[in-house]
Amino acid sequence: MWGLPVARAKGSSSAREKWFARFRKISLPMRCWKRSNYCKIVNLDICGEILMRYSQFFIPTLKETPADAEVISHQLMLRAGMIRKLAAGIYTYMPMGLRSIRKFEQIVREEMNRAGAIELLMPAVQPAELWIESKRWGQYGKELLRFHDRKDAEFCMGPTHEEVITDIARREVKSYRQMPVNFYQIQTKFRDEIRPRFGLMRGREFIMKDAYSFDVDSAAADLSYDKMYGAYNRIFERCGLNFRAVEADTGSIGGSASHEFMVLASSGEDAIVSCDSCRYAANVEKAEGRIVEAVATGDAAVVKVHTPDRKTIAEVAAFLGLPESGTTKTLVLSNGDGQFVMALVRGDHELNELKLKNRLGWDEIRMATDEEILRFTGSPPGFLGPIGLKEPLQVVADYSLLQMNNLVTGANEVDQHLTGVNQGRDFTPDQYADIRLIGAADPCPRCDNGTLEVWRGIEVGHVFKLGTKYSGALQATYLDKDGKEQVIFMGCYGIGIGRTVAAAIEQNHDDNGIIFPLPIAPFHCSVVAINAQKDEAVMTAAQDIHDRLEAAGVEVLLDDRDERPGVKFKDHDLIGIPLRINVGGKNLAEGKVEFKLRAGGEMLLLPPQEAVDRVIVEVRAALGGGR
RNA sequence: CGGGAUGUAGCGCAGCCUGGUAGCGCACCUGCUUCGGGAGCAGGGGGUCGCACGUUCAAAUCGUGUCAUCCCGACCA
Repeated sequence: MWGLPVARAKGSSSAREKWFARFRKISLPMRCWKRSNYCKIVNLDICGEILMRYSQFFIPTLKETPADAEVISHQLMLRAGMIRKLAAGIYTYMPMGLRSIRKFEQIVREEMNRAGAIELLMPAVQPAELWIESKRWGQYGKELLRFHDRKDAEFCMGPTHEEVITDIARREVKSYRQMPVNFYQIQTKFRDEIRPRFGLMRGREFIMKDAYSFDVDSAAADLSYDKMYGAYNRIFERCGLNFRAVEADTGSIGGSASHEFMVLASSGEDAIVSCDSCRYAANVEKAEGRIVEAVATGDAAVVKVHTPDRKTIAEVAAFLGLPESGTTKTLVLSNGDGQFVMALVRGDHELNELKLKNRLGWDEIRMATDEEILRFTGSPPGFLGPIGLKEPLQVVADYSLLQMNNLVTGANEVDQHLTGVNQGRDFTPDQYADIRLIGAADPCPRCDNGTLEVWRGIEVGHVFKLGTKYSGALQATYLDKDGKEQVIFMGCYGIGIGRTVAAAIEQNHDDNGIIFPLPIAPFHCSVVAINAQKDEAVMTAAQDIHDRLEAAGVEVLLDDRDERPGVKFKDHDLIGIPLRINVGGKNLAEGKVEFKLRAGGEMLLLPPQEAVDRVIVEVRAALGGGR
């Protein structure tokens, strides 16, 4: 009940009466409180029960931007009084911020429930044993906040809940008859990020919705995954966000397949590509290169060329009179544990270390040091190539090299390069693989006529097919029809709640402040009473408009403050409530009020009832009619 | 953890180089005027100058250490 954001608790008056009666019984002294205080205390507003007056609410706006806020959403959330920082990466959700958070949570709940998931709530504090059992106690590193209880037992603040939910599953889900099942929670998590930043975008403490599906086999798990994929699309569509679902790397969570849901915003921390022709979209970490046909071997002879002090691709290409795409780039990488590899990509391409790491099955990857490079090649960086190595080194070439002949490579000697190098004749890579970074204008790997575009995105959701990684480690098994023990197939699905609200602001703002998409706005509509202290008719009219809107289930913030009009306008622009009705003396004398969309464009003079109707229409449209 | 920067009133900043009464704007309180895009005038409250140690007759100012915050990098469901 606490979390219900809108007016559906508007229920029958008898139900309401019952509630009030119970309240009176419990705490008599409160009866003499002002109704507004009374309602503030019990959070009744959120059930659409009260008149929300600006003067009685708490919206501490700031005229100036706090110096430590870098990105726009962080600045605006601070200025709009939505959040306040307590410590690095740890924030209080102030009343306005909380309202938006609750709105989004409710959308998530509704769609998760619609997709058949079941809500529960797991502990924030988790015992070390479970993490040791899943082998992540050792893997997780300092990001996992660990501590001891009074008996010196080890615990951590949950950064995620695979272990706990799998523990539940292995105790409670024993039969194929109990599946498929999908549990979710909306809960505060803690990750001790090395560098928290950008306000709610990358906090240490944050609210996340996480869901975990349990299925009898891989095919059934795929169905559960598809359901969540669909639910996620509906969730972000309902919020009115511009987003893409992209193929993604599974990272430390592991598993076989995953998609990230990215809200497009120029400040996004991730780069993603999408095809302009088909539906392919991927994180650049993961984006695939198009498979190409090999060309014939060239007939040029290998010639050693003196290239004094030409170390970079640009310098070598210019010196030889070739385009950068006619050269090759040679890099030496290490797994940090004694293994090394030489990677070859086209001169104008970049290596994607993550793809190479995954290809090699390494846990870590880093560039080799100059000393290590010297050891293997006998040359400092800048003149490296696959021919004439001092010590044997595995060579991985990007597929794009198949389309090249008569290559230019380093000669593994200072100030020397080789031209006319041909694969198969002069050297043979140990393997060809897709290891380069994909970028704008690259051809789509999935369709024939598509070209890739690059976007910046904020990761707000992530879905994984986990397979049996955790269920295997924690022995979460069930009995199938034949009474045989089988390992459960899992999937996990996260949504960053606070981050999504921040991303929505990142995507929807202007110079004056936030422009909330209505479904997650703290209020649907504000009613600004202009100079109401001087003009009782204004206050009465504003109040009446409020009452009519509220009766229709619209969440209204009535600005009854004794402030100058300019101050009120600035505040309302800043806090981003999508709809506004201005009630002023002059217009009112002619039977009109102003109707305005925060997003801009229209400023209509309408009779009060028409303005009210207009607001109701807008709200219904934005909330999708059925609600 | 590596590199860079900053800590002075609730917020934004000056003062520090050249040591000696802690200042400005916004916000806040009182009064009067004002009242359609962050008002004007007058008066007022609020600061262990991040913390510790040191140098000095004297430290916001100089030195050392420490903590915190921010930026870049590495890292990141």
